[in-house]
Amino acid sequence: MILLEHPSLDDVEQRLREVILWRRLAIIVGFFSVDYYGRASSYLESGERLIIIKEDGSVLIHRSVGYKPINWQPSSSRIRMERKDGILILEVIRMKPREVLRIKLERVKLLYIDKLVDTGAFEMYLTEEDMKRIFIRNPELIEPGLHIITSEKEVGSGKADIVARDSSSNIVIIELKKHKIGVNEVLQLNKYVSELRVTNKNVRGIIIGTDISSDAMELAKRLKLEYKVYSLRALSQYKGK
Amino acid sequence: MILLEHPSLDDVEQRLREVILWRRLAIIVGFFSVDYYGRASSYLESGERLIIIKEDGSVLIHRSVGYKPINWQPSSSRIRMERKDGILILEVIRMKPREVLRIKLERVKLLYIDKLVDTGAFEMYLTEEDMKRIFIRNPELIEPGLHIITSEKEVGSGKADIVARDSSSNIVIIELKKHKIGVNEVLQLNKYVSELRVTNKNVRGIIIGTDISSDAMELAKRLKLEYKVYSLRALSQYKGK
DNA sequence: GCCTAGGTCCCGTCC
DNA sequence: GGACGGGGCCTAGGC
Repeated sequence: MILLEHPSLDDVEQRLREVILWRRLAIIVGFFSVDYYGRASSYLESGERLIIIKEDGSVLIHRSVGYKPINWQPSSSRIRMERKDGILILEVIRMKPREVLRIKLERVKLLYIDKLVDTGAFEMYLTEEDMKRIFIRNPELIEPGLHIITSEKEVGSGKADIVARDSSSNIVIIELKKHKIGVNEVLQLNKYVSELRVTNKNVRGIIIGTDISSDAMELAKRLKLEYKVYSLRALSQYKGK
Repeated sequence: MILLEHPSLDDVEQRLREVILWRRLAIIVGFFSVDYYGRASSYLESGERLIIIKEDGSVLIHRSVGYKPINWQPSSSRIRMERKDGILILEVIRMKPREVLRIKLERVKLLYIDKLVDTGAFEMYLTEEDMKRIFIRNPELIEPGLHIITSEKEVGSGKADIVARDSSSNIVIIELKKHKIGVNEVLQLNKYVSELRVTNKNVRGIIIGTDISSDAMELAKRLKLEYKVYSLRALSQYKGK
């Protein structure tokens, strides 16, 4: 663990070479400007901000507000350094797509370098995957008499979440969302259903979500699609079942 | 500027109360676990990570790899603190949607608190907005004889990027993308065009992007929509014109 | 407030 | 490697 206050840029350069070589986490608070070009391009004038260099080469530049970094490069980027006119240039390069982030460090207030000891597991619950599993194991939640045929079935150009057969032997295409249903979700379901209706008029389509907008509701009716709303809270009881 | 190595949790609590009150940036490296529940829920077992608390209440928890925070809360979240069983609990609450992030701090290795002096402007170029401006000012880039009628026109349920009239006085709906065109983008254009074709069969639709997938190309042909590909490099010469 | 669409989205997955 | 869809997406802009 290395902690330096107001280090010289020579020191910073030396330490950061070790960071890159040994894959360490570096936190830098400093005064710098940033150039970015690639899919878009941007220029950030000089000011005090925070740089995070991670072990996998991801680089984040954060200002004092906002969830998102103002500039960044995702993991597996390559970092090069260069001294020039009394400043330290950090160039972070991503190959595909080709993008370059250039940080011109003028002063460093804080340099912290460490290797975090972090073996703790991370688990996320109630994703759309979880929801699907629950509905597949408990098809009566959708409709009595429903039988699941398959999930992630190729339907023409895309994939339907669930394909089932109802008590009258009609094919039922089910699109599942973990959030409020909008017009786009209804159109997505319609894309699958309409392709099948070309050969079989009795194909049903059901869109399932935690809520539905009134536009989406109208559109569903117009396209002869059905919708169903569930509560996350109620469904979460089926977790594991 | 405050910098503490291995501070006691009492110290940390005291300092963080000031951070919240005075709206400062705080960087914490420590050993802790995280609970999250809201739209989904997650649990992160204990380990060493980085916490960033920003002036606007956004909170980011970063592990040693990856572009994205493993847990977070966006801006305008409220932070509460509590001591319990020898640990320091940081509860970060977002109201809409209701979501709670609970950080259980067991040890702190580093606490850095600062107010960044950052007045530098940020400018982004080559956004979709820029592309649109260029095409609107230079409609011949799309097609000779084209006249722009309007941009961001309401078309039924959504907005078309550009509405124009061609040399034969047909309405032309143009959807502009700054990247490769996929099936979804074609469907989006089709949504607008098909609504207008109900009353006017001669409505044309053109999707413009930097590239197009073969599926999207076929779909466009099937739906009687046109596509056009441009290079960012060539177009960026028109910047300002 | 809801809804729509963009993002340097990132990221995983499946072909 | 390309293509497609999810994400606790976040965020900005309209109405």
